[in-house]
Amino acid sequence: MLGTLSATNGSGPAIRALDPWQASDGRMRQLLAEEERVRLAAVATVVRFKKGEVIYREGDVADAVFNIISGVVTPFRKGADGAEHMVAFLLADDLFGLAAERRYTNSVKAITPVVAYRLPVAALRGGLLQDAQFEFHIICKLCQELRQVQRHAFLLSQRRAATRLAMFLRQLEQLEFARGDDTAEIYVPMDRSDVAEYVGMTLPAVSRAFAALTARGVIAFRNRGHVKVLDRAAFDKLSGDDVEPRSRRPRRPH
Amino acid sequence: MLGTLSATNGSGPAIRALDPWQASDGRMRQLLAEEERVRLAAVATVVRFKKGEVIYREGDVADAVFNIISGVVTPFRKGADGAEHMVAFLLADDLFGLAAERRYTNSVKAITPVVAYRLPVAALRGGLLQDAQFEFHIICKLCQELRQVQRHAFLLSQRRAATRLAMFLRQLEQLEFARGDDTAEIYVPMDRSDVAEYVGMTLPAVSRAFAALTARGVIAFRNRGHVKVLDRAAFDKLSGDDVEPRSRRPRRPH
DNA sequence: GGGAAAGGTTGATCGGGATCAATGATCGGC
DNA sequence: GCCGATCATTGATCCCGATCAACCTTTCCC
Repeated sequence: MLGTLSATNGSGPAIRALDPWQASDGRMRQLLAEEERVRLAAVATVVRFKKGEVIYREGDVADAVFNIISGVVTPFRKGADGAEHMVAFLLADDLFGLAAERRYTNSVKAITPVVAYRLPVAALRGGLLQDAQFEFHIICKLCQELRQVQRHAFLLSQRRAATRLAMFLRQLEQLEFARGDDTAEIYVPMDRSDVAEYVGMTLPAVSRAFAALTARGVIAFRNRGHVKVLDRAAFDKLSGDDVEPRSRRPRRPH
Repeated sequence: MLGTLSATNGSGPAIRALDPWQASDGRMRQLLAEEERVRLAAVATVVRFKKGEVIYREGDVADAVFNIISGVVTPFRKGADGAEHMVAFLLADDLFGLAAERRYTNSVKAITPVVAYRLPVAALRGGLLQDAQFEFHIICKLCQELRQVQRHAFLLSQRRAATRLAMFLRQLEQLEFARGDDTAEIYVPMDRSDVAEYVGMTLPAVSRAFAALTARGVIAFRNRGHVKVLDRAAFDKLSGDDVEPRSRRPRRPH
C-alpha cells in the first residue's frame, strides 16, 4: 500500500506532470531524463522530516527548493485570527519552496514522515538553470501547480459544506488516477483537521458533512483514510463535474 | 490616468514579475530583454476584445497564450449551482492561457476593453522555447501567478466578510505598488458583482461589508472605483498584515 | 432630455456552519 | 492490556451572510 506516497523508481530528483500543450491519457509522466536526474542528484542532498515537523517558515531566507521522494507535505499560512490555512497537499515528485524576493512565501510542514531532495538555489542558478530542456520541465510543473491551486480556490468559493468535501475527494481521486495509483477507493492520507484547514471549514463541520454524505449513500468510509464513492451520479453532481444549466431550486414562498 | 491599465513602454510582448530568488524593492521589473521582445513580436498578433467579451472557454483547444497590453481580464469557472467564480484579475504585462492536455482550464473574459498579444503555441514550441533565458523569465512569471492564486485561496478561506474585502483591497494596493502606480488611493477597476464573484460572496454582502468598513472609518470611497484607507492600523489588522510592505515581523525575545 | 437598462444599496427573513462543549473512538508506548 | 494523548463524532446555541425583494443611482442611447 501507500503507493501514493512512494516516488518514481530510479535515481535522483523526479518531477511528474502533464505537458500543458500535449494531449495524453491523463497520466502524469516523469519529465526529467535520466541524465538530468543525475546532474540534479549531484547538487542535491537527501533530507528527512518527522510527521508534524515544520520544514521552513514563511519569511525565512529561501536558499533551497525541495523535491519530495515520499510522504505528504503541506504549505500553510496563519490567518489574522491565528488559524492556519493549508494551501495545498504535495506528494512524491512534487516541488516546493516557492519564494518571492528571496523569502519563502509560506510555511511548510510534513504531515507524514517525509523524505525529500534539497536543492540549493545557488547550485541551480549556477549553470543548471541554463538548460532549456530542464527549464521547460519546470514550466510544465508550475503550470500544473497553478491549476491545482486554482482548483483549490474554486473549491473554497463553494458555499455548501457537502460540495466542498465532494470536490476535495474528487481532487484526491483525480490525483491518484493521474499518478497511476488506481484503486476503487480514495485514499485520504491526512487527518480530519488537516482536511478542515484545507477546505476552509471547522473540524466539526467536516465531520458532519462527511456524515451527511454517508447517510445519503453517496460515499462510504471503510476506515479513517479510505473512502469509496457509492453513488457516482450524486457525487459528480455535487462536485460539479462540469454541470451546466440545471434546474433552479424550488422556490419557497414566505 | 489609468496607469494601472497601460503596458510597459516599448515594443512587443512584455512580462513583469519579481525574481523569486533576488531581493529587491518590491517593484516588478520588465523581464524580457529588447531582443526577446522583438523575437516574440515576430510571431505575435495584436487582438482586441470588447468589455464583457469572452476570449475563450474552458475546454477549448489551447493553441495560443496571451500577453495583455492593456485592460483587465479575468479567468472564471462555472460552479455546480451555475454561479461563476473569478479565479484572478489579470492586468497589463500578465500572461493568460493556462492549459492542460491541450485544453484551456478556465474560461476567460474581458471586464474592460482589452488589447493583447496572441502568441500561437506552435510558434513558441518551434525554437523560442529553447531559449533558456526566456524560459527562466516565464518561470519567474509563473511563480508570481502561483503566489497570487495562493493569496486568493487564502482570502477565500477567511470567514468574515470584512476580512475578505480588506484582503482584497490590500492585494489591489500591493499590486499597484509593485507596478509602480503609486497613489494614495486604491483603484478598483472592476464592478461590485465582479468583486463579489472574486471574493466568493454575494453582491449585497459585498455592498454591506464595504458600507460597514466605511461606517467604521476604516476606508472611504471617493466614487465607485476609488477607495482610500483611512485607518491603516485597523485595515492591516483586518487584512492580517502578514506580508511585507515595510516592517518585517517583530523579533522575539529569547 | 427622457427613458430604459445596468449597476448598486438597503431591508427582512432564514438557514447553514461556527462555536463551545462533552462524549466516544484510535493509536502509541511501556 | 492499560493508560494517556490524539483524533473524531455528536449536541445545542447563535451569528453571519445567503436569499428574496424593493428601491435608488448612474450610464448610455435614442
